Amino acid sequence: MSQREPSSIFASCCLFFVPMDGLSARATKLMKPRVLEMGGRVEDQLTVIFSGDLTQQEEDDNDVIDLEQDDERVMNPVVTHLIVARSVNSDSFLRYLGRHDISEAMIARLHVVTDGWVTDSIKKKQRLNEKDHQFPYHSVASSPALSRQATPTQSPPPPSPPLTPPDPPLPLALAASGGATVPRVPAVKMEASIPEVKMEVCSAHGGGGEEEEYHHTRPSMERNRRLAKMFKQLSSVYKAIATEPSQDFQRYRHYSRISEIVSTWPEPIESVQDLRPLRGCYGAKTDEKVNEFFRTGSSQRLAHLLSDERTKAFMEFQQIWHVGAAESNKLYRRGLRTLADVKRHPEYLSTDLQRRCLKYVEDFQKKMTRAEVEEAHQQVCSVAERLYPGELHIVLTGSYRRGDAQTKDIDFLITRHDDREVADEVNRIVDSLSHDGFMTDTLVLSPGCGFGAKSEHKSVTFYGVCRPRKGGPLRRIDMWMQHRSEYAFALLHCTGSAQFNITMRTHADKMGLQLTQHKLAKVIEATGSKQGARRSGQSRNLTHEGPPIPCETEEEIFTAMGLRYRPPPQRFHDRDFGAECHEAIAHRKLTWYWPDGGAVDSSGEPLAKRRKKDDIPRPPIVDQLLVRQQHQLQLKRERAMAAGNLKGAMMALKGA
DNA sequence: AGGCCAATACTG
DNA sequence: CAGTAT
DNA sequence: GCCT
Repeated sequence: MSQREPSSIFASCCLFFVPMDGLSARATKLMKPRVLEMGGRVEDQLTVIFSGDLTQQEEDDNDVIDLEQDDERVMNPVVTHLIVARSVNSDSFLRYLGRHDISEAMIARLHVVTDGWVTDSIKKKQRLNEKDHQFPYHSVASSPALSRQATPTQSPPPPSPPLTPPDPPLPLALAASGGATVPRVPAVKMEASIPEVKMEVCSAHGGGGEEEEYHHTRPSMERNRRLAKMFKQLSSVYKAIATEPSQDFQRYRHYSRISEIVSTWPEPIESVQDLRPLRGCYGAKTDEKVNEFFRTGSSQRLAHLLSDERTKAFMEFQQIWHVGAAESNKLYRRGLRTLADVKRHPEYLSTDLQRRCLKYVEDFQKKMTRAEVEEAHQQVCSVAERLYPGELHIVLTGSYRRGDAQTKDIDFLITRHDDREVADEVNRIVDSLSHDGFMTDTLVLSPGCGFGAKSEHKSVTFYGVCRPRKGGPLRRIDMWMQHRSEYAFALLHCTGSAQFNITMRTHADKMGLQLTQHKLAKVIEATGSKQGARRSGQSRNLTHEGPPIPCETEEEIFTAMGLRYRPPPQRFHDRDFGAECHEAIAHRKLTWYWPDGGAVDSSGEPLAKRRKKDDIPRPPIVDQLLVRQQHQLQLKRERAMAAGNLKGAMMALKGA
């Protein structure tokens, strides 16, 4: 501990001065310079805010701003010492922690010492033992452990009914069933009535027994979640700052994938050993990060990025819809740094669309419940029914269909029940909804609407803004309309997740196929490299052999690609998916699956049917069908319990 | 050291 | 065409 | 970022 060299007595120490009783002023003036010259570091942020995007960094009055959002303060991971003024009493210190959403568990790994430790160390020119200068703050549960069992989430969750409404049937099937044309969504109000208990971090010290839920302690699903979150943050940051196909872009893709894998890992990750078999997306750097996470709960790299001025600015700018990395760069070079700066100087934005979206920033940040999505669906359906009685098939897609408890936008897929071409249905529906006050803005609307028919596919894209609930926030709403023959491909496409789509299409590529939101076809030759294509923003020029492979259902698409079907809640890039793709390719190489000659025989009979005959037995995978929902319900139960909210727990149990 | 990069649609 | 979006 |  004792160091001779005065310039290094605070080496590897990073101090945070708790701003109470005037300590911060004293510290800045007197101690900070000395600490710095003695090899230490001083940090002025104890927590880092991150919520997928930065909300305003310092915001005391966060009344409306995303109360129950995913938004989270994580400990600034570089801090090693909390310095508290001697005069502070332990109660007010605890209240200080409370105000900043910090549980005692979160600072358990830190030295919490009085300012005397700093001044004396400086005076004596050696780093004194922290033990002798501890700031006594412990409240009730300072003897941790005992309060709860070591295995918190092991109770086998009872089987639960799907959160998702049943998969949308084929349009024609519906039409055949007679009068009831526009499908009514079953009134699944269940999850709407479960109060969204806030942040487990808070409930940890609100409730009774204490879970010292830190990262190096013991594995749990909660720890998985936090690890996934770390990777998600890394991916968001790299995405925000990657202005071109580059290293950063690859990092973004990597972290995006690994985060999805971790977030859907079906059991607590015990150690890095669990992840290491993940060949292809788990290398030395990731290993290092996971280790660091187990040690410290975060990543210095991430903390550094999050506190970097340029990164912070980019993340803020990109809360504006249609502002990406390039535009952020422009704004930054003109000296703007915050969202407020942009609002003061909207003229610095390059398009009116972006300026128009300034007013949506706050609302678009907010998530909504499934109930609200369902209400929006009802409204759209009733208008559609009035305009086109019995003609349209309208389903909810996106993360709603994947079963997420909360979503950030509302996605629809619309098809006709018959084979007629897509016309101006969407326009008329949007007009009518606007008239009703439901639809409030159009951000993007494809021009063709079938008439212009400039693309070979007859489809319509609409991105807009709506207000499903009177007085509620404005929401992003997307509607796609496609021809019935493309229904399955469109449904697959707009159900996502994005990472899942990418993996599917990459797999298709490896199988000599091309998968899009319109079709699946066998590729004969490709001109131009993918890299070249990407750089110039074009897609490759692919030549297809024969007609596209006809698929009427999503199942058939999976089958045609040699994959097992995955219902929407499983549409993420998880650890098994890569392996399964691999397996499919291996089978193709054995030639049983992909007999040369192509995907479709001359009669045009779908491959899917043909293959049924010579089906080869394949090893079953563990059925993870409902893992995701169960995980979510489990979390809810835990939070409800922790908050002592018996009713909420009952509801969650009932739902399960 | 250098390749990898989903596929597509709209804006300005 | 570059940029952003899905 | 990972892989060859």
